Amino acid sequence: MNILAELQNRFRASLAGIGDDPTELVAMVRPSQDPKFGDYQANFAMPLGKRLGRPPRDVAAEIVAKLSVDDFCDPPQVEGPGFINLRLKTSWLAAAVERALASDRLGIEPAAVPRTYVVDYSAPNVAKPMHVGHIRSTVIGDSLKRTLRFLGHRVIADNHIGDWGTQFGMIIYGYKHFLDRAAYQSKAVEELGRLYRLVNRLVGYHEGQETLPKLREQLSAQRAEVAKAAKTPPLGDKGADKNAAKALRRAESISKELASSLAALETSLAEVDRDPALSALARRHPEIARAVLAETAKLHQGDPENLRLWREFLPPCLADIERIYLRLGVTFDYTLGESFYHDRLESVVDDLLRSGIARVSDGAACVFLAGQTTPLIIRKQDGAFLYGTTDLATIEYRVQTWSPDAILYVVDHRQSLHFEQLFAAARAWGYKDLELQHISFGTVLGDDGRPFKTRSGDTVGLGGLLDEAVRRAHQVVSQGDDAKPGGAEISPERRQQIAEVVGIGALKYADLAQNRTSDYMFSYDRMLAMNGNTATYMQYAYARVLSIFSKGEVDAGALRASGAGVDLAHPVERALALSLLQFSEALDQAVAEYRPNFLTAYLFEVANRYSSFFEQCPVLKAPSEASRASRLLLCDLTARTLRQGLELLGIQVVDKM
RNA sequence: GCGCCCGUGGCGCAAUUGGAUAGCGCAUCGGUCUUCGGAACCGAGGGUUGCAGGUUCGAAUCCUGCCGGGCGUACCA
Repeated sequence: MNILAELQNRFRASLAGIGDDPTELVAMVRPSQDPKFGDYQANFAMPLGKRLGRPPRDVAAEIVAKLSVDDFCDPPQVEGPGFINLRLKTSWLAAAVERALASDRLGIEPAAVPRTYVVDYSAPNVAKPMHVGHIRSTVIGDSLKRTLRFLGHRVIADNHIGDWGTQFGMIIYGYKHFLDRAAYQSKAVEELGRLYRLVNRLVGYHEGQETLPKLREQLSAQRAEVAKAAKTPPLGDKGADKNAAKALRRAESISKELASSLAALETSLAEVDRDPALSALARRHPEIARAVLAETAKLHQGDPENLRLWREFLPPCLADIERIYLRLGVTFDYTLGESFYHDRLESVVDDLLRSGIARVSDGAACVFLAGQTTPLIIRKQDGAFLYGTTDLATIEYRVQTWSPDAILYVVDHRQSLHFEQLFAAARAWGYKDLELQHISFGTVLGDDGRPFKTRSGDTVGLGGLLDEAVRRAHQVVSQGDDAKPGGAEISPERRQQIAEVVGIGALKYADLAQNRTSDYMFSYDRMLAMNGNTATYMQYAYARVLSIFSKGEVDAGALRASGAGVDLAHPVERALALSLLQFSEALDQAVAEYRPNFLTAYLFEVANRYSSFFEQCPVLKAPSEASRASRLLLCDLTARTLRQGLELLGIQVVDKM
């Protein structure tokens, strides 16, 4: 059951006739922050008293008098300005633990009104290897999928891969001009990746050549402005001088920015110039940017040769990505990429134009939206469609196919403007009852606070990232095992398996534990720390619980069936029990805001309270047979809660580590 | 220029969306080992929540203005 929800129901009844909107008031019932205020508290008496023009404590007393909770709470206390503090009866808590133990869902009821969700996450570009930027979308989306599904909702996990864009034009162009056939035959994906990078680089080189003089011009103009501003003597007027100083600072910072991007461009151009082979290629392919677009356009128009190549490239690329998912334990129900929607795009544009939602401006079909300075463009001047077009077609398809109540897009925050526009356009198009959510998240940063890159400045491949996490986890596991008092007890093969679980778990947990909206500073050392809020600590706590059962030769199932009861005599037993019973609340919270870090915070609390309990309450050597059984039952529920919670994060446990 | 997001002990992050004395982990210092896994537990120090106003019983949270940072900004995705 959900204790908080039950309390809110009781308060709702006692508020009848007093407030005008009990829902709003009832939302002010919540777990207490400090145990001395009880287990839960209601905070609505103060605003309500204000509204009614009565002393809040009187209002609180009146509501308490009408409140019926004596079946599971001690008498409520009114304290301070009008807080209503509630403390659960310990005997009731014990009985609730027994009920949770008997349930294969740990006492968590499925949602009363199941909804249908489409969760759109991961979405890599098929033509490029997955990199560090894909972690967050993949891991957060997968966790949301698991959690919503556990709560009884219908969830469609759809990987909207990029399999139809300019990247394929690049690969096709590369294939036609630069292919190393032997390499392609032995390692197709690697060779395609090389071709992509090569073509991308050549395109960038020529574009850079074009922008270089412009950039230089801009920089010198900006520097002149700075010099002029710096020379202007103060006027003596305080306000004017302040503004002048501000303008100077701004000009300087723009100038600095221009200088650094110019330097970066010059470096990358010089790299090509210094490499004779590369610069020869660049000279031989001056029109490469246009040619790449032409290859893409031919593909989209159904050119047999390009279509054949696309069909040839796709399977090995997908297989490569699939290997990563397999390792991460991430699955999808559908993988409907951009190409899937290709033949629907034209009718989307026609429909929007016909209904007047879109109009042609500067030759492009645009949806102009209230309060937006830029339109959502759905067809370019040259007739090509954009990802906004595909996204609209995708919404249409998803609604037709699954009639979802909500679509969640787990995509980084830089695309927030795009989604704002997309959602507004979709609503204008008629999708008004559909919940459209951009589940945005911040950038993965390195130790230096800059976007996470390798030392040489390349993006970090996801495969290599996983290898490194597992390698480090292996060290941690081996050291721990070697240091055991009775000597090492885990075989080399098993160590490797455990390292995989610990390494991948650490990687996922570190990401999920953070509020997704902020940037995330990546650190192997932090995420594999043995204590603190990490997967490793949680997995360790789990393994410790299990070791009690094996040491005591206790079978958890038999114990549950034995009819033994739970008794919460010690304060830490009670605290642990309360936490265990709040699993349902943590899940509701995580889902309400699509934020897995509420779940990690909850699991960390459980693990901490278990550790305190473990320290202070001997289990196998408990003072009595009844106490031993009761404590074992608490251990059992702790282990199952940790395992279930971690599973909803997509993290596995091991029984020894 | 405009728009969105952010600023919390030395570092990395929380804070149930306006609730009681702002929490946690690293790091620092000090305790607890003949006891179920010490990869643990208990405790201490460390804060004017970027700055200045305002709103009210109450503000890290809401409003205004500054300061500092990130991202985005018509035909890439």
